[in-house]
Amino acid sequence: MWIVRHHKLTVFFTEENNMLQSVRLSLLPASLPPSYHPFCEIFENYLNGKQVSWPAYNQELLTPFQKLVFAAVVTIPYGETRTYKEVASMIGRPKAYRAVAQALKHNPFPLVIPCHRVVSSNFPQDIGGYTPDPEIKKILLTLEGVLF
DNA sequence: CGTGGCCCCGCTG
DNA sequence: CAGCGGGGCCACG
Repeated sequence: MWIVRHHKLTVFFTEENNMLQSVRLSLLPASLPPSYHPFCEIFENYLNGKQVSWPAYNQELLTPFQKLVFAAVVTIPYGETRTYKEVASMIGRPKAYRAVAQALKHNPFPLVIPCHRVVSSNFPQDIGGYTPDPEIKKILLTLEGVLF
């Protein structure tokens, strides 16, 4: 388990075979000291407001539907948002927006798969859901320069 | 504003 | 196989 600290967020990730295995975000500071791994610098750069190229991530545990959804979500440009409905249309299933939300809820690679860029149809009044905390979603969108 | 169909996936019995 | 619960959406009042 590797840890990257930011002034507002802490990122935890695991790596194996030069691939991300999991990513987790927390609003709370880590109780463990920061650690060093080549991927840490990528997360640090992102948290400092830079656009980065993410490492590969392990897709083995993803369902076919999740793979479809995530493949669409990774194409959303930095600093832009799409609605759940728009993502559903991107994968050719315009009525599956609720299922899209379910898939994103279980995103094992937040930041890398930028589910924070997927928002409610009446954004910015309603930002849409996010785990573990919608506040993290706001922090990430602000970091990317999205205006509310 | 709130409410109720509607739709689709994945989990559960 | 049926039922149900979501990080939603839209029409309606």
